Amino acid sequence: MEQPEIKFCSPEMEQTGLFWAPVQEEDQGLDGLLGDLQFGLASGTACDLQMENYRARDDDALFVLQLLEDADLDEWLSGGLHQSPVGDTLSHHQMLGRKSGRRGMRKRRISPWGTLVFEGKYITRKNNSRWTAKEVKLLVQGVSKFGVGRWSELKKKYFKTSIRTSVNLKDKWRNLLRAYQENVQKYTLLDLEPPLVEQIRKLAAKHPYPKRRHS
DNA sequence: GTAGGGTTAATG
DNA sequence: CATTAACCCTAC
Repeated sequence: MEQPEIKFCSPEMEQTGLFWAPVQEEDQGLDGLLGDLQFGLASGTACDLQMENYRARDDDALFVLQLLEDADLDEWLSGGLHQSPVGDTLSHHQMLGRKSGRRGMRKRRISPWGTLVFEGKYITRKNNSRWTAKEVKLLVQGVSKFGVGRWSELKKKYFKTSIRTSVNLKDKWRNLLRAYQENVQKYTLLDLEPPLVEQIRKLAAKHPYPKRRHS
């Protein structure tokens, strides 16, 4: 069989089993489901195969959304998790608590052009994939362990299979400080649990960021 | 590899 | 239209 020239996941994602859903405008209409799927979870290996599965399993689409961390993945595979990570970003849009909330779960849109990989090169400009509360929690955990500034180590330890790069982690931490430490924002897009926010503040105090520039 | 300013898609 | 946050650029 011929290998397709256009793929919807990077080699890296293919390896980790995560890929981006090539959402088209038309697809986004149907119950808002496809548009919500920023990630697909590959239980097999080939991306294209996964795309088929993905399209076919409408009802389980939310489960397909489970992603990223090994621990969570394992838990999910054993049937432990039931809440979509999307719920984290949607919780303040009255979508909370809908176990299989297909309808109305749609809120975010990913750029249809944002994920295309052509002959190994990204045509993408940006992914704009939202961080889930879970990921943030993991990041905070990592920072408490490594402190601020050892992002690649943190990546290896806590985000090994995640699409988040060490730079992403660094940027996210900066955003967290802006959102919860300085507290001058008018609103946040993702409301975290107060304890987690508190932890962020403590860590921020413990590890001043931006770092002091010179001796 | 990291810090920090810059860019812009998504959102209020 | 204003702001947030994810991602980019690049000096060091």
